[in-house]
Amino acid sequence: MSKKATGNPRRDESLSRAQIIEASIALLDANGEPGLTFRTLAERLATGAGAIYWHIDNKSDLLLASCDAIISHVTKATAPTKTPEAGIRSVALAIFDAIDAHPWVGSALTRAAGKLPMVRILERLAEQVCALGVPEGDRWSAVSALLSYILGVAGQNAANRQLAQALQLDRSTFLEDVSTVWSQLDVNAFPFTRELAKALPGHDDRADFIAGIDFILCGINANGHLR
Amino acid sequence: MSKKATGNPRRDESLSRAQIIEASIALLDANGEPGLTFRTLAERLATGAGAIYWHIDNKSDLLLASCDAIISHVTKATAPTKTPEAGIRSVALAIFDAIDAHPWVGSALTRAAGKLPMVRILERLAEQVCALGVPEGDRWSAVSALLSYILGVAGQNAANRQLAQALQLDRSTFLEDVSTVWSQLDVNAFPFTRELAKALPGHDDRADFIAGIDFILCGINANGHLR
DNA sequence: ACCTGAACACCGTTCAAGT
DNA sequence: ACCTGAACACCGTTCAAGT
Repeated sequence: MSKKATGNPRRDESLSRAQIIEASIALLDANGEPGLTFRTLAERLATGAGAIYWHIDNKSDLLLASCDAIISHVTKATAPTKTPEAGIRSVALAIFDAIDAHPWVGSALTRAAGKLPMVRILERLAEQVCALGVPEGDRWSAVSALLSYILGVAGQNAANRQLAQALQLDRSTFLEDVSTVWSQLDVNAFPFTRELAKALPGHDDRADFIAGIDFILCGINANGHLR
Repeated sequence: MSKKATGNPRRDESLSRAQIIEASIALLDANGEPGLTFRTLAERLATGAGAIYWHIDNKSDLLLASCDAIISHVTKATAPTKTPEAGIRSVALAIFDAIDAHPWVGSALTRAAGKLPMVRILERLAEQVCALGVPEGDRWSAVSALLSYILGVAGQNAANRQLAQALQLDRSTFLEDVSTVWSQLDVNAFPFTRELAKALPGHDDRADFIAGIDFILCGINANGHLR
C-alpha cells in the first residue's frame, strides 16, 4: 500500500491560491499573527513548505491577500442608507466589526499602505463623502481624515486584542488591568490619565468609535457651511 | 599584549540601559525596524548578545523603551498656547514630526497599547480637552477620538515611509507610483479612488493631518453647544 | 553583579531534484 | 506546470561558565 493511497490523504487537484488563503485565515484566526507560519501552513495543506511559493510571492503577500479576503467581503454589498452620514457610519462599523472578529486584520491593514484592502475602504468612504456634497477639491482631506481615524482605531483595537490574547486575558480583565496601572501613575505627571482610568473598564468601544466618526462628520459638514 | 589592552576597546564602565536604548535608536534610525537585531546591537556596544538581556527584558521591551525615549522628549515641555485648540494642534504636530523623523516610532506606538508612550500623548490631549471646557463625562470620547486619529495617521505615515525605504524610493516618487496604480484601477469599481489619485502626489501630509484634527475639534466643540 | 558566547528552537526563503 | 523537502541564512532567547 503506497503512502499516497491511505495515510495522510494528499490533495487530488493541485493547490490553489484560494485554498492557501483560506487556510492562512484559519490559522490567523486561531492563533493570531504568530500562528501563521509557512511550515504550519504547509502541514495543514498537506504539502511542502516550498510548494506555497509557487502560488504566493512571500509572507507579506500572503498576509495582504488574507486581509483583502476579509475586507473585500465587508466592503462588498452594504445596504443602501437614507443619508450619506449613515452610509459612512455603516462602512466604518462594518470594518470595526470585521477587526473585532479578526484582530490580525487591523495590523495587516496598517501595513498595507495604498494597497487594495485600503483602497476598498477609501472608495466606499469617498463615495459617501461625495454624496455628502463635498466638492472635489475638498474631498481628499475629508476622506483622508475618516480613513486615518478608522485605521487608527483598527490598529489600536487589534493591538489590544492581540495583547490580551498573548496574556491569556479576556477583554474586560485586560481593560481592568490597564485601568489599575493608569490609576497608579504619578499624580503630578498624569492627573488626567488617572481620571480617565476610571471610565476605561466600563466604556463601550463601539460607541466611542462612532462618536469619533460623528465628530469628524460634524467638521466636514461645518466646512461646507463656510462655503 | 592582551586583546583587552589594545584592540576593540571594551567599555570601561558597565553597560547601562540608557546606552543600550541610545544604540537601539541609532540602529532603528539608520536601517528601520529590520535594522535592530540583538547581534548588531551587541556588536555596536562591543559586548555579547546575551549581555543585553541583563538590562532589557526582551525585544518588545527594547522597542517600547526606544519609542518612549522619543515620545517623552516630544511631550515634555511644549510652549504654552493661547487656546486649547492651538495646544492640541501643537501636541499633534509634535508627534507627527517625530514620526516623520523616526518612522519606526509610528509602528512601535501602534503596538504599545496602554503603555507609557501612548499615555504621555493621552495626558497632553486630555489636559487640553479639559481646558476646552468639556465636562468630565464627555472627555473620554473626545480624547479617544483625537488619540485614535493621531495614532492612525502615525501608523499610516510610518508604513508609507518604511515601504518607500524598503523600495529605495523617496517620498514623492513613492506617492507618484501609488497614484499611477490607483489611476489604473477599474473605472466601474473604483471611480472615486481614480479621481483622488490625481490629488495624491501634490498633497501636503502635514496640512491634511491638521485638517483632520480641526474636523474633530469642530465636532467636540459642537457637542458643547448642544448642552 | 555583570558579562561571554555557544547553543537552541525557531523563522522565511531558495533551489536542485523529482513527477 | 507543479511539487518536494533538505538546506541556507538568518532570528530572539537561554544558560552554563566565567570575572
